[in-house]
Amino acid sequence: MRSPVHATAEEVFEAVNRQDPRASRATIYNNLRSLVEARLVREVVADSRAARFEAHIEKHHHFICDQCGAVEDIAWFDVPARDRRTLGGRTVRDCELTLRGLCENCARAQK
Amino acid sequence: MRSPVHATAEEVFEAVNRQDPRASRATIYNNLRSLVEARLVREVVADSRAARFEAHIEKHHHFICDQCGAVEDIAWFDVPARDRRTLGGRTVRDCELTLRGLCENCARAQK
DNA sequence: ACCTTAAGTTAGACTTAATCTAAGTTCTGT
DNA sequence: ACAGAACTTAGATTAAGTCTAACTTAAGGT
Repeated sequence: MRSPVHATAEEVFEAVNRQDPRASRATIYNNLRSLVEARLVREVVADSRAARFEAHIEKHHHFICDQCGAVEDIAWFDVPARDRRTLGGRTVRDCELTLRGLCENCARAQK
Repeated sequence: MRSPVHATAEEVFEAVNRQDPRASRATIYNNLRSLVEARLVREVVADSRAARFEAHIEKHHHFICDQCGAVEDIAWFDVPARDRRTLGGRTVRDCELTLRGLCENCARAQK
């Protein structure tokens, strides 16, 4: 549950089938959805191509590398509640910070 | 530039073709990419199915409705720089807050 | 003006992520 | 052991985005 893995559905599919090559994509997607509903897994919206999932459900933020797409966890820190006032009739369930830029590897390679 | 529109590429394609029905998808995608590179348009990663684009480049945050998928702008407020210390060798380009929950309409409908 | 090259655009094929479907399998309660 | 519910499967389908090769337009040089 603390693992910093952010796997795509396809990666989960491959990992499951490596052990028992009979799982269908539908099962992977169904179970990922159930796990998300049960709050045992969170969906991370990191890019607009593929969904990513993490079992790490403790509160934290994310850093996403522009170049290699890596998703990294950033230790949780509270974001001020100031915005709550400007939210009108909305019901806020989650408030997450997403940092974007270059990860350590890509930043180094750029120099 | 201040319009709160968050259009998918497909919506841009349709809007362009409504006026002159000869534009190809490739052109829409090429030009959206150029506009993003030129910082005249920003890509909003709101869900993991389709990319959304906005011409509103002034700093602001986003609220995304879990139910209807609507993307709404939230007035900018600074997020504390505290995290900067925990970022190791990363280069941070952007730091955006994403609020999720129910928009005014969906929250009302739920009651 | 005319030619050449570069840049941009087109239609449609292709790729990839995700969902849907209909048939088959497993589980549960009696 | 049986009926019905719940789950899973393979593969078709859909949707977003990318790629390609031919075509069009723009720009520069002579």
